[in-house]
Amino acid sequence: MDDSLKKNGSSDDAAASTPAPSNFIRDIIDEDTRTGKWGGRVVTRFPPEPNGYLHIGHAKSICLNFGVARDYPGGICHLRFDDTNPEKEDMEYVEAIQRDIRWLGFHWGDKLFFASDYYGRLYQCALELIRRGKAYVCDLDADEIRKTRGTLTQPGTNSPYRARSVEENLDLFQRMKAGEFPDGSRVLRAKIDMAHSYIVMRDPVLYRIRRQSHYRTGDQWCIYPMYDFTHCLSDSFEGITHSLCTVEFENNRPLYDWVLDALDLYHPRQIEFAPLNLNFTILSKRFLKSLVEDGIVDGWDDPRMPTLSGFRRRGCPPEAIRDFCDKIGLAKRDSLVDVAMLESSLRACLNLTAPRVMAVLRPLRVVIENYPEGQVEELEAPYYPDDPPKMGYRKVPFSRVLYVERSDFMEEPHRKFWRLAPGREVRLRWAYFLRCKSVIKDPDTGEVMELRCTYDPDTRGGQAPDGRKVRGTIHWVSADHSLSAEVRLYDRLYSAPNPVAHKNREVTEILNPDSLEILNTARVEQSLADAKSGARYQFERTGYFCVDSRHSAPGKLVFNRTVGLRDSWAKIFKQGARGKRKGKGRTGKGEGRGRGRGRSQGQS
RNA sequence: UGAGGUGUAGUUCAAUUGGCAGAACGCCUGACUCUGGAUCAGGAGGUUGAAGGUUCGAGUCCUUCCACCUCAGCCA
Repeated sequence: MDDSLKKNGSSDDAAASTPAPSNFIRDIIDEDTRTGKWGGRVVTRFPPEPNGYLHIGHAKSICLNFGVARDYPGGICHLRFDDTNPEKEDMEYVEAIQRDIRWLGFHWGDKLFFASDYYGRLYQCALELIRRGKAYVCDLDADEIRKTRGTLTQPGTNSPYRARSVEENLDLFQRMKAGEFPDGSRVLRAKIDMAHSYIVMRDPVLYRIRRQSHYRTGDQWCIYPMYDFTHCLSDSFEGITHSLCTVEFENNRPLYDWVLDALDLYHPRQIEFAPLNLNFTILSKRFLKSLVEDGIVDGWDDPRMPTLSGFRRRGCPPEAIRDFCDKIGLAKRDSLVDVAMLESSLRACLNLTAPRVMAVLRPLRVVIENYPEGQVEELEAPYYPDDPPKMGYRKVPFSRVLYVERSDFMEEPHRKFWRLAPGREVRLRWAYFLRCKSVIKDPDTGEVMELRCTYDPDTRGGQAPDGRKVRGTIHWVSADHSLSAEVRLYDRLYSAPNPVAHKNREVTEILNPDSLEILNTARVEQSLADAKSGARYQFERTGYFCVDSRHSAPGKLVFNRTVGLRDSWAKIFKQGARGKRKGKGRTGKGEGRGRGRGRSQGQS
């Protein structure tokens, strides 16, 4: 199957991908390449802080940075862990992040860096800044610094320690490093301008004292550099050409530039782009972390999580994530991407790569009265009906008692319902025509318990010799020969289209109570007995599923629904219900269009 | 209300830099079909945030206004 995957352009390695579409950042790089601004080099970096798992928003940045490196001659993308806050960072995250980037299909070769490896150089830079009279040790506490910083409309006031001599600053800073002062008692600040219109330029803190063991440097340091100081210098050390970050750092760019210029160092260009927002989801490490810690989800890799590990466990191919990131484009304006776009990429990829099998999610027992008791036929079914040789065939046992999908039967069928109903004939996929003769119900509840049917022996293979047609084809499994399985259906985690717009406290109130539905009585065809962990299938007519990597085991299969198939019947059904409610026969042609009918999200 | 940024179809992005406003997703219709899938064909959908101005011609240039986003952590 590997060869055919490649033939379809499907791959887990991004190197095989076609170049991403152009955007304003690539335009800039094109221009730089043309003018030789960076001596022909293109060096980007992806700089995560190891304080949580990567999510789909990071994928956008990864695809951008690694994609640029891939698409330009000699391009390189570094992976750098921006680990300057010992309180939040952990090796677990470092490993998870690397795993996720590799899974996404990108490689950093030997270009793996840690800001914590630069602590020594960073310290030397700080010393140099002091020597140049551009930084000072400030004894104000955090509260006092805040109070003297001014506001958006009012300038701040100078720290009383701003005028310290270079010698005194040098001495104090060295003693800060030596651990002579308690946590929080002093900081190193850049000496810029307390009246600057960019608040970040009002003598920003460069170093703080924190007696906190760091996951990589242990207790070697008790002073830690801040982001604004660390990031630009790390970029500079590594010879980055284009430092791509999200727009919330636009206000920090003057500081990025100031630090590098103050030290006369190699100076990459920072360019900002808008972060990804997805409707019905929250992309914020803090929120995702709280979902994990509060036990609202099963962990960082819960298939409902928008984390890369969540998508992986849910069965999303990395190629689909990359395709999505290419399709959403890149710009600076705020945006809220419809998850339908992600689903579209998912289906497009899975359609070409997932073998088809049959599984009945909510079984309804069918007894074929005219099929001989004890008889079993092995019917041949292609894994990939559009191009059978591509994936070959498997045998599917057929017998007197089957299960079909409950939703494929309606006792009083809707006008446009094509499937099974009393007296109706349908085709059983890859098998025979089947006609419903009678319905057996629970005498107490009235629930449909079983269908009594007949089959037409002349229709084996799915064609009638007399040429008669059936409208519907439904999937099925043999009762005795199918396997029981657990199927997990996932839906969006939030019921609001833009959960980010809600106040923090309210967010738990807009959780979708139906985000996980577990079906314990599903039946799947025999051929799935040896399905491997993570393997992806299309359950015909239902959707794409994968074998859960955590809970599935031989003899106890668990499947995750990755994404459903497009379901035009569901639309018809929903429209019918709506029309009825409004007292109109149906939704006419021109009518309802203006209301934005069928839009997958509300406004605001 | 300071500074910075952003406004183009329902959504996300294009528009060869002043020359017929397009694509993808979504939606609708039809064809085909042993998946109501896939595929194919077609369609609807725009006062380019607004108003002025320059120009033969403006999404693009100028002026004014409006809306939204970001910034007042010893987080990143």
